Amino acid sequence: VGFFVVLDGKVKVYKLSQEGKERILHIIHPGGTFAEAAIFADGLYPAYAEPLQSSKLLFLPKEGFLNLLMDNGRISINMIAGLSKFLRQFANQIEDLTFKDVPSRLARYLMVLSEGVKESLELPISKSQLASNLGTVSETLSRTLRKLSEDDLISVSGKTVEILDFERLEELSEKCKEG
Amino acid sequence: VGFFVVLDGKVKVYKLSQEGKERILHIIHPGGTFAEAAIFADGLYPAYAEPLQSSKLLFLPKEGFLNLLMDNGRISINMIAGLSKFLRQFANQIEDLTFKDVPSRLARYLMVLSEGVKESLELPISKSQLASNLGTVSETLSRTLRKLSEDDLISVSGKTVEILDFERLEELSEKCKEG
DNA sequence: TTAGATTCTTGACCTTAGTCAACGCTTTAT
DNA sequence: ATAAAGCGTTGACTAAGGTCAAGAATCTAA
Repeated sequence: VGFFVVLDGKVKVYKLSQEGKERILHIIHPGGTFAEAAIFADGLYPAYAEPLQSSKLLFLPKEGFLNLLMDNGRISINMIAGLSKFLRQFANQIEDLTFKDVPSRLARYLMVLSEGVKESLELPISKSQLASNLGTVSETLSRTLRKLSEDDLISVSGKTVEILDFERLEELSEKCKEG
Repeated sequence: VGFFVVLDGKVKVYKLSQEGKERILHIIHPGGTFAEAAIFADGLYPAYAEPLQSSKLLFLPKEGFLNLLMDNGRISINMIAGLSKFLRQFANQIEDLTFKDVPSRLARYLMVLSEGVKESLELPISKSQLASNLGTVSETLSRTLRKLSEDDLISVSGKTVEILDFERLEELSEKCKEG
């Protein structure tokens, strides 16, 4: 029992359905941590985790770490801040799943990824993984990417995506189902 | 800026869509806390909160509280444990939204609410609120309740629900979409 | 009691997006 | 080069569930 720090590579945190279908909850990039929640619940981490590439992980065992928290308020507070950020992200995902359709969710994802940079961007994960992370399946993602391309919002070539119309993409990302 | 402890009553934590439709993320019962995340992010709580009945809330301001955390490891750890629990719940909601259909989600809700008690139980919130919390709308919830009644899994009368067939309800709650 | 306001239920309809199946395109291995 | 395996794309089909609209039931107030 303990938690992990991702030093290098990427780690996917996911849930499995009974039939073995996976839903990616979160992708952890270098510097990020995961499985903190496991320490405090009954020890079982509520999801699975698996490196996407060969990754370097640092494992911090529960023993000692709790003592560290007890004694060092700074670290506790950082940890709390980290968990809060996760919580926000999850809340946003729930929001998206209830209010937004697939095109909007994809648009939001692209907006966040581009971070205001107008140049072309590279998808950091495969398209089927992205689908899983957006709460859909690869077929639908494929169709949606095509539709956005046909509407000249983006252009796609492999993992390279270029945002052609920032304005309208943002509109789309904010739009509700049928709004 | 700070966070709240619910002393009495119930508080709903929810998101609003652009069109003003609300999605209840969580219902806080007495003893629970909310808005912790606000302290550490940019101060904006990522969702709205509103008491369902006349409720008594205790507000803990950020100033002082951070110092408290700094100095008292015990409290930090409790807080971290609390956040972890939230995180789990949200992860489960995301899981449910992606893998389970409305009947399953409702079944799970009832199972959890009944907590093994086989007697009849009272819904703690209105049906439209429940719908919102399950990620659906009241019309669909209504139909689903009727269907479960017709299948003799439960019987409903107002806010009183009786579980007639525990076994099959559990099965249903574990079932996947189209599984 | 009656009127008004909520909340719940039901019906008819329609759209989104998931499933299944087949095929194309790359990449890796033999 | 050819096979094999993995991804990605496309088409046809289907159904879950959301929307709209109308009616029933329940609650509140005067």
